[in-house]
Amino acid sequence: MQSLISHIQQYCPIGKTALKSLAGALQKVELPKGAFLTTEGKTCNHVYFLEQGCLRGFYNLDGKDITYWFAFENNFVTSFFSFISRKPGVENIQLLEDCTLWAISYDELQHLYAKHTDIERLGRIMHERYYVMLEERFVANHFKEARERYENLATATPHILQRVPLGYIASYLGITQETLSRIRSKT
Amino acid sequence: MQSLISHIQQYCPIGKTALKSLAGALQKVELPKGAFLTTEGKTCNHVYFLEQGCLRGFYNLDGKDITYWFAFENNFVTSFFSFISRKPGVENIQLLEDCTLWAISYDELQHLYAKHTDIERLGRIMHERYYVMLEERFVANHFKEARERYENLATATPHILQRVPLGYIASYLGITQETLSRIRSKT
DNA sequence: TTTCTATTTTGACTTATGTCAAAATTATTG
DNA sequence: CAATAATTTTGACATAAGTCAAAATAGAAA
Repeated sequence: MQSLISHIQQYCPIGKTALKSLAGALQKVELPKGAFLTTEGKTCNHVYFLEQGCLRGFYNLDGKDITYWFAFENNFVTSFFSFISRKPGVENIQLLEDCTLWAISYDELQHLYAKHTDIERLGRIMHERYYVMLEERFVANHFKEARERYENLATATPHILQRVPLGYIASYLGITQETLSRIRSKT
Repeated sequence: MQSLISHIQQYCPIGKTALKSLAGALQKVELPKGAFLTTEGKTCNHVYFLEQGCLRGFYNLDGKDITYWFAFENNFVTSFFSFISRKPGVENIQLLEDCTLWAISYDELQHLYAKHTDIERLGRIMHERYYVMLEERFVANHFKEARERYENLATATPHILQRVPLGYIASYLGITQETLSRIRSKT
């Protein structure tokens, strides 16, 4: 849990009382590679802090899996649309490695928001941060060619290439596996 | 200002005191078509509520303007990356019509966050909302063909087609103006 | 209206990327 | 280590979308 605490303190100072409540609400979850945190059609009731391992979010388009994000250590993950809107989502979240996570339920989180201003603030700041990350990624991909998107990825987050099968990376980049393979061979 | 108040009450109830502070911090801004709210290289110090009119966010890529969002009535707009991170941004925000906006500065907003829990909550909820909207758009564009992206746009937000020049819409969709024109002629 | 400007469409051609199928390579596990 | 499964690469070909240039149309201003 220490990794979670230092992660959040990095963005927003949290008082001792709030921290204690937060710690009390968290549940340690350990799952094997291949397991799912949520699947299409379900309402996602938890947000997770990923302490160890990596995972992907994907959805189904015309029978194909489209991976649209990866998460690695020290990040919060959930099916945001579903978690926030309280409606069934279209996303699947699947572990790409054995993972250690800390889970907090929607109700507990709302309770913490109501009780601790520090945590409400943390929630806001985390959402700002995630919004900006998504926007940066959006801009990084918009109107660029596949080769350039791949090179950006390889430079910015080379660890993805080590830990994730190429097929998932291709769909993340919005291209087919064959095209990605060809891009890589001509480097 | 009534439109702003009813907009936010829709998502989160705000107490009278907080509402009064908020109203006091807002400044009415009226600008003509073509004006800019922020430009590349500047740190954006305000968030705006768009009461009337429409505008676009764009950035420069290899000398070309890339429009990546539009905003219409009853939405908050700013250069989020710059506003949140307090660093110079790459975005330009330009009015596509004469607009009426309500502005609040970064410092005033932080002050309101610190003073009113309601407003901190509003901030969090708005950021959740904007995150989900961005994510939905991301998913809507990912891995689909240009014609399909255009048809989604025409169905979901037909008013864009009435109010925005085609060239901007093309770059928003990630295609050239010529391709968009051909898609439209074959409908 | 007429003129001038901005926007949109069309044409000819090039290029990037997709599709389908098969081969090669790399991991996994009995 | 051998056998099986998963992943990655390669080939041949089809197609969506880009580029550059010019024409057509619509809008704004005189």
